[in-house]
Amino acid sequence: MRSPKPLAASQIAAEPHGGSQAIHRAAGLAEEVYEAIFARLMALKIPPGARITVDNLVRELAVSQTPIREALGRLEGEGLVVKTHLVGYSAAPQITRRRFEELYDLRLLLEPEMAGRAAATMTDVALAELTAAAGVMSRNGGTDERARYSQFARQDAVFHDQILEVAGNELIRETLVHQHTHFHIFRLMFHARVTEEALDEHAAILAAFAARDPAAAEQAMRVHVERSRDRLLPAFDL
Amino acid sequence: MRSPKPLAASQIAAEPHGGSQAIHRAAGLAEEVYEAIFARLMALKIPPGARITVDNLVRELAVSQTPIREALGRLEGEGLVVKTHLVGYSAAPQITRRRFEELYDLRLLLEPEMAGRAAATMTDVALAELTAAAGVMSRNGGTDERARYSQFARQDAVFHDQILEVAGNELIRETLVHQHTHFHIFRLMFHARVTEEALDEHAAILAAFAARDPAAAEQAMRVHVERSRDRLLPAFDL
DNA sequence: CAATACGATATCCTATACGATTTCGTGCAG
DNA sequence: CTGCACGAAATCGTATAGGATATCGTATTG
Repeated sequence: MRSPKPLAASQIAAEPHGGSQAIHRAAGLAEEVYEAIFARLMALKIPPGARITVDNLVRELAVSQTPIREALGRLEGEGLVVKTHLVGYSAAPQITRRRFEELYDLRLLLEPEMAGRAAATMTDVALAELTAAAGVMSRNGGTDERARYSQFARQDAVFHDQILEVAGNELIRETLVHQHTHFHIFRLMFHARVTEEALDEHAAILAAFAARDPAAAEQAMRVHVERSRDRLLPAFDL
Repeated sequence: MRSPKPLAASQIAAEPHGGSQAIHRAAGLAEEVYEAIFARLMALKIPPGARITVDNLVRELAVSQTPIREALGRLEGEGLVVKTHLVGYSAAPQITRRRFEELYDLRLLLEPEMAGRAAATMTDVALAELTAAAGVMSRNGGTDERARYSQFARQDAVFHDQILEVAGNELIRETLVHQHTHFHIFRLMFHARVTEEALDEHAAILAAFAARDPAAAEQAMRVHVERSRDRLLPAFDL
């Protein structure tokens, strides 16, 4: 968990260049390899549980084994890949239902409280940025379902992350961002449908911020997280 | 010359449970390198911010560069070491005061709630184990200060971890354990004095568990964490 | 037909060599 | 005496080779 983490959920649509190079030695080769693998995981190009061979990555990325191993080790430390001795690396398995519930339990313990604090310390400029982020979400009616969801996933992550930033606790913010990367993969697997409800709930949170009402913000966030959980829970019954 | 020289048992300096040579083939060399470096960090044999050269590790552990790089990458993913391009690895810097306060903020949001849940679901056997762990802490009056603190640090970690285990949320448990590794290094740096207060506070938590009183357990844990914070805060004024 | 044994392939794991870059010590000039 | 420049040492980054092990397909036998 590194400090300058600029919310990495932005690599979702990274698919265009299908080439096998374009990796230049700008700031460390291992860094780029890491991001390349990370993007593949986030985009489900490597589905959960799938094997990850270093030879394939050597061919695809046109770099030697060493930086690839280093990047894989780092991903292992973050829990996104697992390694079994004499077998190799593979993407982390799909999240279990129990884990899912534990994650929402954690979110419910932290995010409403953080939303309440954010409401107390909200500045006008921060509120404007937050409203802008939420606004982008609502005005994309014509695009197709796939792109629409991708758009929502990014903006939803930004929305929650900005609230945590205003709340002021970087450690909690990093913790939730880290968990979000795991969660994102799960959500993508089931093509969770984005309903208008989520947008309405975001609007309710914004209203509480605008009123500088910590209690209302806390309650609105709690309702939002709980409903988000309930919207996704049926995915486990498939 | 393919003799896999066993890692020197130097990493078990603080661990009295040295179980001789272990299963090399089962776990992999990188695993052992990881644990060796981890132990060095926990024991402050590598102080915060110090450089970590792979050549030194090659000589000390008698293994090649590759498994060392892999282990360092994993440690980087966990945030215990940092890497700067074309400079190398170094131990993570000392925790800042702000980070310290954020950590206790997080603990206060989670641990009292978890203690309350634990009190509700506490079994007799779990309570006995917990009491045993707390009991070990109090009966070591004759030893020297250094060993006494080392003993306390281990048992305190076990105490809190067992409570989280009873509470039932593995994700929260893992999160706090992970943060504890960072915190442990800080606490060790300042030879934080272990007062009898901490033991009394643990006893109060146990009493609430014995009475199966969630509200009392939550309150006792809150008091304990807050006082722990206040005991350590003066270290930043040095 | 099913189950097991065997062998070929793929992959991991380790070791070593070489180039690129930073860092640090030393000497010289101001 | 201090600051700067230059060069040597140290270290990282990369690449390649070879040994060890698991996996998978095929053939053989009950």
